[in-house]
Order: sequence, then structure tokens, then C-alpha cells
Amino acid sequence: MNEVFKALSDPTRRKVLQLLGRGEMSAGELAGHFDVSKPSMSHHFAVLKDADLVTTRREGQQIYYALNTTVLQDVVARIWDLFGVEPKPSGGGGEP
Amino acid sequence: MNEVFKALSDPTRRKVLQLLGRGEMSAGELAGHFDVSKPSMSHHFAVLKDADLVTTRREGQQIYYALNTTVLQDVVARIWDLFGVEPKPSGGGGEP
DNA sequence: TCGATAATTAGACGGTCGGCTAAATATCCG
DNA sequence: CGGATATTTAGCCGACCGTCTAATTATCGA
Repeated sequence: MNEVFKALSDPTRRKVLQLLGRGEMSAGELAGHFDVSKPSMSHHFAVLKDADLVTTRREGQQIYYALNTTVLQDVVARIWDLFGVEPKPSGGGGEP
Repeated sequence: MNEVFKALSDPTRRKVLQLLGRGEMSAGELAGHFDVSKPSMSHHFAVLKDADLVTTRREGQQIYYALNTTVLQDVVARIWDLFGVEPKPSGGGGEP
């Protein structure tokens, strides 16, 4: 659980997750969205994978990353549980 | 928003929030639950306050901390929004 | 097999973070 | 006011984190 929060604490990694929300993407394609070297991005990917927030799939030379939505749902559920706060009446948070 | 995630990335601060889930508590009483010096704890409190995750109230010499549940709800709501994932059908994820 | 491309691993460097002690501030009570 | 208690601020230090370049691994196509 700690690894998850650590993973989420970096803006770059959160943006990666955000991009993956639109569908899976290769490491290079993903890295193209940032002003950071590919090795640095690769490190971020490793952190996300270690936290089990993303899954990987190799297709030829490329490696495709995708959101692990199951874990993401668990994360949010755990946050409520952790703080012992009553969740909002309907839906996890569509309405602002 | 970044400050919130940074604040949540530390286990000590998360446990503080967890304790506050049971109700407000003074700084000293809160610090008593940890093996960390009071100044260090005070720093953690400041981080949580800066992220707007807690509120403070002075009563005599003591300062009472309490969860800012409104912001916590917003945080979780934003997580869903950020990642563009469908929330669980009923409730924000209260039931495991 | 050889060369090109995609991605990761290795190692180094600067900045941030969490911890401490000592000192300062705020409040209460006699 | 003066002393005691509660909390925060100031300043320092070691460890961890994010970044980079250079080198390594894996795969494809000719």
C-alpha cells in the first residue's frame, strides 16, 4: 500500500496514469509526452509497475503499458476505509 | 492537488489522518502515538495543514487537529476523475 | 548473423525530505 | 510578573528521489 502512495506522489507518474486512462500506450509513445529522458521515464514506469498500478504487454520491440484499474479501485476504496470517513451517498465522485 | 498527494505519501502522516478519523485530537496527544520527536510531528502536522487535509482549533494551550473530510472526499473524487476510470457501482468504495 | 530500433539497467549527482536538538512563541495560573 | 506547559520555528544532517549519460538487453528485418 505504501508503494502505491509513493507512486502517486509524483506529478509525472500521475500524468502517465492519466494518459493511460485513454487506453494502453507503448513506453516510447508515453515518453514522448514528457520533457524527460527515456531512462528516467523507464524508471517511473518501474515504480508504477512495482506499485501494481499498471500492467505490461510486449508486442515485438515495443512494451505496452496499461492501467490496472482493479488495483486503482481498491486504492480508492482503501482510502475511505483507512480514514474511516463515510463515503459520499451516490457514486465515487462524479459530481463536483 | 500536488501537495495533497505529497502529504499522503508518508506513512506517519497517513496514520495521523487515520487517528483523526476517530475524532479530533490535540497535537501532543497525537504525537504520543508515534516514536518521533514532537518537533518532527509538528512538521508533519504543518504538511497536512498546508495540504488542507486537516483543520486546527486552539483551546487554551492545546491545539486540536481534525480531519477536513470535505477535502478528503474531493481528493478521492478527483482521483477517479484524473484517471478517467468508472467508479464502482454503489458508494465511493466503502464495501470491500 | 548483422545492424537498427525499443526499452531497461548501471552508476553518478543535486535537491528534497524526514529526523533530531536547541531556541522561540503562546497560553495558563499563582 | 514569573514559572510551567504545549506547540512551533530554526538550523543541521543523512537518506532517499528524480534526473542524466553511457552501456546493456531484446527483438525485428534484410
